[in-house]
Amino acid sequence: MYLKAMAELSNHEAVATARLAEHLNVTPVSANEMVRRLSDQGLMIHTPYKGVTLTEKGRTIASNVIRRQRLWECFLYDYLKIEWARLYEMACSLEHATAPEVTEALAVFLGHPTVCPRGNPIPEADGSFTPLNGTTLNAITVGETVTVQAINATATDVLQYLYERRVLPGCTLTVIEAAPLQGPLTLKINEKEIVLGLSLAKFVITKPNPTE
Amino acid sequence: MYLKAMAELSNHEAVATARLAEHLNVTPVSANEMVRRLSDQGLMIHTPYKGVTLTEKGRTIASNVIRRQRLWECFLYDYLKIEWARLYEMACSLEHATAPEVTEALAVFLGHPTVCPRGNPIPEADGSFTPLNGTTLNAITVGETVTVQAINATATDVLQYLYERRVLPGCTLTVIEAAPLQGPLTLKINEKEIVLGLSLAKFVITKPNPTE
DNA sequence: TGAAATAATAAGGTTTGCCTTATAATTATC
DNA sequence: GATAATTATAAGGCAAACCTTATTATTTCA
Repeated sequence: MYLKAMAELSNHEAVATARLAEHLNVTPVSANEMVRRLSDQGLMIHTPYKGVTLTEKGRTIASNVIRRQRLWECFLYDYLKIEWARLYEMACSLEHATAPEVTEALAVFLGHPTVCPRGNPIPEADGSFTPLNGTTLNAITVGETVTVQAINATATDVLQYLYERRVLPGCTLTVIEAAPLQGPLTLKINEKEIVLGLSLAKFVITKPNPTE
Repeated sequence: MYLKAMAELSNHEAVATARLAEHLNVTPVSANEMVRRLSDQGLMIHTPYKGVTLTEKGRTIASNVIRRQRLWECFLYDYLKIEWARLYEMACSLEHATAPEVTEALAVFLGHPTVCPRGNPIPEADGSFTPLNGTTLNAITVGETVTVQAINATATDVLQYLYERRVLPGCTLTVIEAAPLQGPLTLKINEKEIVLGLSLAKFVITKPNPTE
């Protein structure tokens, strides 16, 4: 229950409860109740009409949740060959059920990976965490060529959609065109052109192309 | 919720609801409610004052639950080096959270093991299942030497107790003495003598010693 | 600034899986 | 066969995490 909220918040700071509700697929009212409970437990701070922030304590727990989740993603992908788009959802269930001893043993077994198959960093056991500093694809100027660093989505259908178009961590792409009025982007990936809506492009974290 | 009940039932047939309650650490009243719900779903049949039996459907689900559980036990033991006594409890949580694809991928990864680290057989993907046919240690006559085939316990403290005394699958032991009035057994294991209460001895499944 | 949009809160409801207490039915045992 | 022990069932409660429907604050922006 906690963690999902955290996972979302961990992005940056001050998250609107409406965003939380959206992410968790619950009504705004439920999200508010939830936030109150978690605030009461000292895990987050809710400033009405402003948003929600994690406390130190909350942040630590959230980091651990994300660590567990992403370690499982690595295992499921590298060893069990689970399909990429479903890693998140499956790792998410396992995460709930993972004791600390298992988390650390898993980290050792996997050789302490630093990123998950979606390209997102894995927090350390002590909770420390270097967030991605890349630019989301929707903010790239037309003509630029970039490398995809991570996919920040969690919904299986979104992941599936991006997977089918081979918009994956490590790939290189060029923004060919950005349609006006917040219209979709046209990209070139692997010599093929694809069209991607802006709302999906927001999930794609890029970094400057090393060869450029 | 279902599965725990199943896991218990799967032993043989017709389980008293009181045994279920005990095993699940709930009150008999709660166990009864549970049994009603599961009967309504067609997973078990409750004959009042007689006990509970699984239906075909129930048995299939139960087999799958046990399969998942024991595959995880193998993984946790062989790859993550989790301590033996805690395998059951940890695998139990993971079990709840395991999708069918993960179960089968795990079986492949592990090389389709046939027994778990506690020596219990792992059901096949189709639900088929060869139960252990050994004799419980409490029924062994004094003087006999047998090999431990499996430990049928699930409680961590029981497993820990047996582990500390090295009563583990594969070990060979001799029953030195059985105290009268259902008193404890004296056993010889690895040249050392230990004393084991009858209620614990019931968890130890043995087979005739091959060298005898 | 005032209306519309967004956010918060209040009130009351549902489901699930447990609980306690009490009573009724059945089975076991002397 | 009567009493004791076990099982079952009935009735009512609790907590968690949702929900809907209102109502009230606050912001935002034309």
